[in-house]
Amino acid sequence: MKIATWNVNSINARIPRVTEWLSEASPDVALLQELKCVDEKFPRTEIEDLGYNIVTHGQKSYNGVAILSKHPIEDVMIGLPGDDSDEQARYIEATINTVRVASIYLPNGNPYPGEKFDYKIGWMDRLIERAKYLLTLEEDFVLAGDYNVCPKDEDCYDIVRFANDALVQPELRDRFYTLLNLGLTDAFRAFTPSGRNYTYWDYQAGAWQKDNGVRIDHLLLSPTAADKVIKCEIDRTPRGKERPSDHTPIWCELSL
DNA sequence: ATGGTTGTGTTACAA
Repeated sequence: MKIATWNVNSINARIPRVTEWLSEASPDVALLQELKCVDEKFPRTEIEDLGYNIVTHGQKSYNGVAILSKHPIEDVMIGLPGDDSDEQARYIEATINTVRVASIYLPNGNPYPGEKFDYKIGWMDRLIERAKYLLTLEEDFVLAGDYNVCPKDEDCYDIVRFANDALVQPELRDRFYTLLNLGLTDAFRAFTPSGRNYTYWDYQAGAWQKDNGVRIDHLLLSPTAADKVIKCEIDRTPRGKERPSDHTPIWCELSL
């Protein structure tokens, strides 16, 4: 089962890119972030016509996450537990073919330091608690999306330039490592242990052409899911097209 | 060079 994640930076602006990618890459499950629209404005029919079931957790103008699946989508959970006052649409979870999947859009956290950074820290602590709970079930799960975290310096094209950016701060890296130490596997690093392999390039200053990117989109696998993963790759193709998202998809294949 | 771009949705804010 092929599971992909992609921050599309507006599903309505990106629908030509998304439909061509779904047709060509043909993931069983696609986890999308930054829909930037309410559920009623999600372009359902264009995607349903390609054979996908859809669940969305939208929000006007900002954030928004979705799960697309060629297989039935069961037991949908909207929102990350742990803060009833949090109204930002950044988390949706469901079961597909016995695999629990989550589409995650972690807060960006800039400027650092500040309230937005503190919100990001709190959000990540809640994600850690959710991961701990899911681990007690001892089932396959994949927590995938835009983590807005560079785990190591090599995941950033210019660490000096990013010294004061929220993406690389040690408080966040520590929490990312906490997820790994709980037993989760960074699927990409399981197959590509080191190297500069990015998933996001700024629209500005020719970042894509110069490969000035960061690796911030991740697929974290439960122990039993990690036993089944046979491939994980970044698909750079969509980033090079006309009117692209600033992120590109990353996917893994589970042998169920 | 304290720059540059894209999106939402109105001209500011987020990324």
